[in-house]
Amino acid sequence: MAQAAPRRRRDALSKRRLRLWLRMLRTTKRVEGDLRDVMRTDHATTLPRFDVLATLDREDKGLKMSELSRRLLVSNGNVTGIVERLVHDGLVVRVPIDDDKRAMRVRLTAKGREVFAEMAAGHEAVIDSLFSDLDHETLDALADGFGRLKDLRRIDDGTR
Amino acid sequence: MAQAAPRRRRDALSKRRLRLWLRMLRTTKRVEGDLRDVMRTDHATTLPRFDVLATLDREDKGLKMSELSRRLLVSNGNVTGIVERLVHDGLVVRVPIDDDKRAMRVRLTAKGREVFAEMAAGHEAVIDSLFSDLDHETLDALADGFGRLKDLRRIDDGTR
DNA sequence: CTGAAATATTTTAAACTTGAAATTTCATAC
DNA sequence: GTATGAAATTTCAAGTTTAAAATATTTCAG
Repeated sequence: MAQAAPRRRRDALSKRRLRLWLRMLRTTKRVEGDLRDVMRTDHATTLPRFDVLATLDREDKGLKMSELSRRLLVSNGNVTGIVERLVHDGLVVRVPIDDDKRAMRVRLTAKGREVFAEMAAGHEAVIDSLFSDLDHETLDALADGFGRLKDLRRIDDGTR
Repeated sequence: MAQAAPRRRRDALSKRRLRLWLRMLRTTKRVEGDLRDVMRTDHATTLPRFDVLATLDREDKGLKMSELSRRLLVSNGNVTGIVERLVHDGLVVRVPIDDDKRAMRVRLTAKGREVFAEMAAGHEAVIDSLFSDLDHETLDALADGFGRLKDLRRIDDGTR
């Protein structure tokens, strides 16, 4: 029968996990910080706005509010506000759905697609630069590591 | 002379980096979500408050506001508000510094240490559970991968 | 000493974020 | 048909977050 690891060893593993999580959190925050800077400085916008546009850019037919919030892992109310502002800026429109009067479909406008393309270039440049030292093996190793995190596969967003 | 990779190949690498970043971001958000849930449900507090307490718990002599915000990778003004609420709750105190009338040192109170210890147990349990499938090699691989990200070593916070 | 630059912090306005409650519409069991 | 619960969204209050401006203090060149 498989014996549980000795207490000592288990605590050490626990500590390592915690330390890794902190490192992951800091790393993520730093990348986000750099992205935020570019968005503000070069594109006069914010990261949350960019995230919404990026999600919509992959969907010609648009997305329902609830699909948006699910994919972005943010609350419904949150999306309401951001989309409101994007509508105000003319980057996005809300289209009523015939079958369901409760729901709305949010879609990029032509201007929205245009503006997003520029932002995306800036965004990609930042990521490209920050990740430039990661070769294919390292990328694989990281993706694989993330894949082993528990429970995180609970919700499948349908992304390839 | 080393030849640059062909355009095709470079674009593919770019795409993989982007995809990995998105995955990393989503993973981080999900872990944060689970942590937030525990903090709210079991400890009637928030993640930012926990983060501040956790940072202070490692420093018996306390930290200056600026040190706190630097370590947490958040703005100064942000820390002001959170510390305010923690002071109000009696978990933290602000001690004037003799040499420098501009600065304040923030320190946990006895109650703060006590309360934090409970929170930390809940926090550790979540991480332990989510990361339970990661063995030492995977932990190494991830830590190594994060270490290869550019520019992220700019600021050294002195943490081992 | 004096003033300019640097440092530590707070304040402010705007935006973002959450979780819960409220609203409206849909689906369906009876 | 009707109620009853589920679903989609908005509203709301509280809190978090940022970036920039304001304040106060320190440092240091001259």
